[in-house]
Amino acid sequence: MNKEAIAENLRAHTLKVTPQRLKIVESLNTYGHLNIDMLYREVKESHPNVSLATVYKNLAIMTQNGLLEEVKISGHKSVFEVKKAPHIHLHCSRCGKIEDIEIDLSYVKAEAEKRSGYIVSGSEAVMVGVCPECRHNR
Amino acid sequence: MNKEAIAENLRAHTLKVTPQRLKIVESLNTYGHLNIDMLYREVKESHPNVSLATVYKNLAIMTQNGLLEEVKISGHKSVFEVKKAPHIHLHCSRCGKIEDIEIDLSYVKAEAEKRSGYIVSGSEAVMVGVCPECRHNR
DNA sequence: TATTTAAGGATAAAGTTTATCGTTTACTGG
DNA sequence: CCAGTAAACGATAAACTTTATCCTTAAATA
Ligand SMILES: [Mn+2]
Ligand SMILES: [Mn+2]
Ligand SMILES: [Zn+2]
Ligand SMILES: [Zn+2]
Repeated sequence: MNKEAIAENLRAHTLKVTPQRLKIVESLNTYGHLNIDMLYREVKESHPNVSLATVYKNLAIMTQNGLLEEVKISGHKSVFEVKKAPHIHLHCSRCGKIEDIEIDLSYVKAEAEKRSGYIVSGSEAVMVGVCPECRHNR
Repeated sequence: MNKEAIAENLRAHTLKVTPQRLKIVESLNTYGHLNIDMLYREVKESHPNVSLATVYKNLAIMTQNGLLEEVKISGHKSVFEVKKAPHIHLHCSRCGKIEDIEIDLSYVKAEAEKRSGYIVSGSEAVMVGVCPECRHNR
C-alpha cells in the first residue's frame, strides 16, 4: 500500500495527513502488529525529533476513528494494527510473533447470543501456541 | 465456596494462607471478575491498612501459580478471576458487566492449527455486545 | 513454642500515559 | 498561490500505574 492510499485512508477518517501519521500507518502495513515503543522507534527513524506524545495521541485518535485497532495480548503491551476484515490472532509464546487468521466465529457468536440473551456486535479472539519456526528450531 | 476451601486452594498452589489472600479470592468468588482497584477496595473493607502493593504482589503471584487468571478487556483495566474450566467472556459495552459462557472452541483451535502450522495450547475470546438488562432499559 | 521464611506495610523509584501550552503545519477558500 | 484557521506537533510537566526496597509481622513447621 502506497503513501497516497494511506493519505486517502486518513482523509476518509477526517484526519489530517501528517508525515508522522503516514509513517505510523506505513509501519503497521509493513509489520502488521506493533506496540507503542516499536512505533515510536519507527517514526523516529524518519522523524528523529518526533515526540512520544505525538505517537500516543495519534494511536488514540486513529483507534477512536476506526482506522486502527488495538489488540490486547496477555502478558504484553497492546499492539496496534490497521483495521481490516474481522479476523482472529495467533500468538507464538516462544518468539512473540502475532499472526492473523480468518476463521469464522459466527457459530460462536450465534451460540453466545442464544444462550445469554446478549446481542453481540464484535469479538476478539487470540489463540496462543508455538509457531512452526519455533517448533522446528528445538 | 467457604474459607477453608479457599485456604485449601491456596495451599495447593504452595501459597501461604493470609487474610488478605483469602479476601481477594473470596471477593472474586462473589463478584466473578474484578480489577485491581475493586480488589483493593474490597480488601480494605476488612483490612483497612492493607497496602496496594500487597494486592499487586498477590495478583501477580497467584496468577503465576495458576490460581487466578487475568482477562484483558478492550478499553478497560485487566480483570482477574479464579481459574476455572475454559470459557469465553461476554462483555456488555453498556454496563461493563463481564459474564462467563462455556462455548467449545475446539473447532476454531483445530482450524487454526491446520491452517497455520501452530500448535495451540490456549485461547482467549471476548464477545462484546449488549446484555439483556441494558437492552430492555432503553 | 521457637525457628525459619514468606508475606505484609510503607514508601521510594521506575515506568507509563495524559494534559498543557506555545509553535508549527496542513488544509480551506479566495 | 496566499492568508487565515484549526488541527497537530514538540517539549515537558503532571498524573497515574506498577514495581522495588526494606524493615516488620505473621504463617508454617516440627
Ligand atoms: Mn490482526
Ligand atoms: Mn471468566
Ligand atoms: Zn515462534
Ligand atoms: Zn449491560
